[in-house]
Amino acid sequence: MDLRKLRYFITVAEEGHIGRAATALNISQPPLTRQIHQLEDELGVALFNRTPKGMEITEAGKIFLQEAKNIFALVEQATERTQRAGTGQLGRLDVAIFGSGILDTIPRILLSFRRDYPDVKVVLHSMGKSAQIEALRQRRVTVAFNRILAPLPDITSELIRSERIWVAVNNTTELGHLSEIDFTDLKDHPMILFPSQGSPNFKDKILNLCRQANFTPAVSHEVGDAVTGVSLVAGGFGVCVVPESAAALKLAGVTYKPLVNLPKGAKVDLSCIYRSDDNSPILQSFLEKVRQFKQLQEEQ
Amino acid sequence: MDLRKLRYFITVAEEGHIGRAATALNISQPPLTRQIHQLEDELGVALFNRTPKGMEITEAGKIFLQEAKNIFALVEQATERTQRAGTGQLGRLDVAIFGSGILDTIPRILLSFRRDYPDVKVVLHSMGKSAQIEALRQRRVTVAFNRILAPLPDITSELIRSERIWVAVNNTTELGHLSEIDFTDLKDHPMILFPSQGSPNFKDKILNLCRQANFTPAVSHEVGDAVTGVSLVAGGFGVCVVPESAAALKLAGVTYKPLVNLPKGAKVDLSCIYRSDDNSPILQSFLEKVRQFKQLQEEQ
DNA sequence: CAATTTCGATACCTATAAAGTATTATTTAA
DNA sequence: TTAAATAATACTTTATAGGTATCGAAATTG
Repeated sequence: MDLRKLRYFITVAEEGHIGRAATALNISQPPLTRQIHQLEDELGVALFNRTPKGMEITEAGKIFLQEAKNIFALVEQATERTQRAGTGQLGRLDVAIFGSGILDTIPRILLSFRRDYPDVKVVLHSMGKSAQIEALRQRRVTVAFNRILAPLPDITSELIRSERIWVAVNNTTELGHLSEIDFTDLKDHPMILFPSQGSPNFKDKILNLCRQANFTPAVSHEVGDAVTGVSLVAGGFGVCVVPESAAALKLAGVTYKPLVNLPKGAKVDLSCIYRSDDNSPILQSFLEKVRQFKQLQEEQ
Repeated sequence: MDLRKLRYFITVAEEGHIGRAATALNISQPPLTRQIHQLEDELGVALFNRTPKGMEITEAGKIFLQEAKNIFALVEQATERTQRAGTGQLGRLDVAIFGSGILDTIPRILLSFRRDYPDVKVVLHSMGKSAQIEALRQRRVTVAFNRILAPLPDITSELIRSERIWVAVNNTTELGHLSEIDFTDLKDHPMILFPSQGSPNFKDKILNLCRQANFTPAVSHEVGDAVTGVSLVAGGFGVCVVPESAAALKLAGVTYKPLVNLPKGAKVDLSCIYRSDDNSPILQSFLEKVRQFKQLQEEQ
């Protein structure tokens, strides 16, 4: 079987005439006769009845004509889809997520990506930082989002946004009435830190800032993620230092306040990471969207 | 594009290695390298990344792999379906029907055909005798059923069954109590004849039999078909001479009686007709079933 | 760190098969 | 009976797939 034979067959079937079909195909008549015979031999079925008027298609030929057209449609589709996949418009993107980024930034990036690349299937995987690295290396995911990163040779990291640090406080405490809070005042309040796992992490960053501000926080709890931390604030277990974007998480009894008197340059980064040697078109398309998003953030 | 290239591509993708793929395909490595390059050029997309370990498929390659496998599945299906169509197991059979045959014989033949050839789509068309001939010639139908036929050069007729002639009578008349009826006795009863159209037809046949039996029937109505004729019998409008198989049509107040004293050899044939030059496999399969049915009838 | 191995790519030649030219056999229409 | 039109066949040319030998680059190994 051969696509050439199929194409020839379709033309002969539609012309009902070897000679006219040969003209339409820009070849001479004898090779066309031969190709059709070969096709019939291969299938073991007569596709045409030869008459002095031309080629009259048989019942089996009618069936094969349908099928042949289907095959060509599929070949066309294969070409087209592959080309779209080659420019990152079609395929699948596995994204690893973790931390408070999912509260605000990541959904906005994903939304903008899906609007421009609707045929890319985006699959989200929640996992910790070290699991992200492993998943990237094993190619189970293509891109991951995280906050505090140690540099690695085979993984490239790209900064998405650098956020100010806020604090979540319970409305019923004295802090609930202030419009902004002095960082050093936090030393008098039980503090909830997160995440407990992975290093270096956001918890370590906060502890470092406290050290720089010359106080030791009264750590009441260490929890796995921002959502749990803020929930504890709602329950009155203390204050919780969070990235600004975590303020998107609304809980009854909790308000978020800006911090002042932080050691200068105290910001928390959200980055996306990917394999340095990965130049797959979907990743490139995605990174382009990420950079667009970053640009937009900086303009504000 | 070429099915050979697709086959080669699938093997390389699955082996992840040009050399091993070449071995698996029973060709040497260089032509395989070339074919893959040609495929990539044709698509304008890189399907593999070349590494010192072998061929690593790209995202676009993954899409193309799926599509290529689909194409092969379809090619296989095309072959298989065409071969089945070549032996009359797949396709479409357009059947023209008319007359009382549809009451008993034709449904039984169609049922037996559909049991053995479930993938042949049988389409029924009701039409008169001359329309059947035209439809056969124009190839709108492949086979037709009818009763009384003038021989035609391009149409072959095959006898299916030769039936005795019965008469439908109303139970409330004096004839309703007899177990059999003398043909000549019918001269005293209003007679309903059918069909009114087409010649020669069943009506002409009955009139001829009357002439042979030396009487002229009192024709009360001429109707289009057996169903209408027997309905009139139920309404008390007279008697109606019918082929034996019409007795399958049960109507309240009507019973069917055998006729005696008919001119000898007075039978009515049901035949199927088809184009003499049609040797399509589905028709052959169908005729085979028809002959099987005839055999069965004769054995009884 | 050099030697060796293991990849895919390239250059060049051979063999296969597709396409072209000329002609034939057959059937229908004039 | 001839003429025209059809698909089929015989033979030649051309295109292309396949084979052998070799190369260049990268990774592994002693």
